[in-house]
Amino acid sequence: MDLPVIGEQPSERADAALNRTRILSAAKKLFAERGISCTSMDAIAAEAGVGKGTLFRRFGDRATLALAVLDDSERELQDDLLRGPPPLGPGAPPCERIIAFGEAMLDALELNSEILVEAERRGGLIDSAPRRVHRLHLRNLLAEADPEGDSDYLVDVLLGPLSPSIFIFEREIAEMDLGRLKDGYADLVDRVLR
Amino acid sequence: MDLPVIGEQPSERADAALNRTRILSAAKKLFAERGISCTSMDAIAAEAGVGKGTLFRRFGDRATLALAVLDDSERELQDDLLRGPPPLGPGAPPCERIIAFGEAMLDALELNSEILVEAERRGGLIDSAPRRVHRLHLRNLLAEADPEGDSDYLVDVLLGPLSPSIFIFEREIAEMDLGRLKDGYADLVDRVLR
DNA sequence: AGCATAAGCGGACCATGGTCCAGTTACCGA
DNA sequence: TCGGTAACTGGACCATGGTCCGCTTATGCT
Repeated sequence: MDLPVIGEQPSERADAALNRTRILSAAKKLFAERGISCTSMDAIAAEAGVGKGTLFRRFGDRATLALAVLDDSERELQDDLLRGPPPLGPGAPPCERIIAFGEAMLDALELNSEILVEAERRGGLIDSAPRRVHRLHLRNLLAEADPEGDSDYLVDVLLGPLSPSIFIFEREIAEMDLGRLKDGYADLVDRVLR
Repeated sequence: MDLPVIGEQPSERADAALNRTRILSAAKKLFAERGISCTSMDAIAAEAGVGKGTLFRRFGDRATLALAVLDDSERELQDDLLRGPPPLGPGAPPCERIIAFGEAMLDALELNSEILVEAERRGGLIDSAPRRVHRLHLRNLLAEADPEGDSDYLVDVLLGPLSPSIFIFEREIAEMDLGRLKDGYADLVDRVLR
């Protein structure tokens, strides 16, 4: 099975690599300082000491850059899913792994919701590399837990409450706390797979 | 209970009313002709024979305008929910009404997904007036069907697969047909409320 | 009818995401 | 070491969503 991973090109020119790291740390810094929605692409390019064309050549657009900033934690999550201790990693029954996955995602959202919303805005997130990994992971667990059901459809159902815009709504407008979202998710998985 | 409705102000100057309808029909026409993503706000203002300032004064932003274009069909849906024949309207058991609601929403998405995605993009859709009505409607049915559950959370779960971006993904990228989405939704409701 | 006033109007203006391409430079093979 | 080349760079440029504010006009009151 060939998991898509985010890594870099096989060969990258030294100056290009330097610029990439400069851009990424500039973006991280500015996002942290003033929030992502108050940070223009111009400002990131300036902070990185790089031209705007370079920035867009490397990252394509704002959403992709936002996602790239989260690359580290995404890598870590993916690693835990494949090789970490149960119930997140292999070894636990599928239901429990699904719930653990949901909780891990909710924790990640709690930390990075602003950036993730930005990534979602252009519509690119839903079919991005990390999301495809999540989808595949969940799909396999679902098929294992309930071979009869329409796993491909249920995947989308179970990913819904883990999408940034819904999370933000629940958290900030509906004012539900994180514990309630985790309980709700576990209950949902239980209802769907019982 | 006070349902938010989309209607107009109590008093509206005649010239303003004229401009509003001009803008709405210009938008409808251009959306239909060339698709919403190829229609700039400038173009709509020009087609309506109105200044850009007027357009934005009346509708605030692109997402709101998109939503206003769908006002008619939204009104119709709301009316069916409150006063139409069962199972969409009152009279059927809550489970069936929820499924009927889901199917009606999926039909609406099939017709207007492009416009709805646009409305969603700015993040405004999730807390818009129509969405609040849908949420309230579903919440009441859910509470009736399952007084024990966390209705407020489950509402978001059941609205997820009815959100434009997920619908588009399932329909165009995952290539599921409309019937499959309806079956999946009915099955989901059954699993959650069984 | 005439006036006062608040509402409405429109286009100049701004910020920003994204594109383009002429010039530059790192890399590789000889 | 050196030349060819493909990749990289950066900032001028464009399109477009959205704001602002001085001017216009409908409306209601007398």
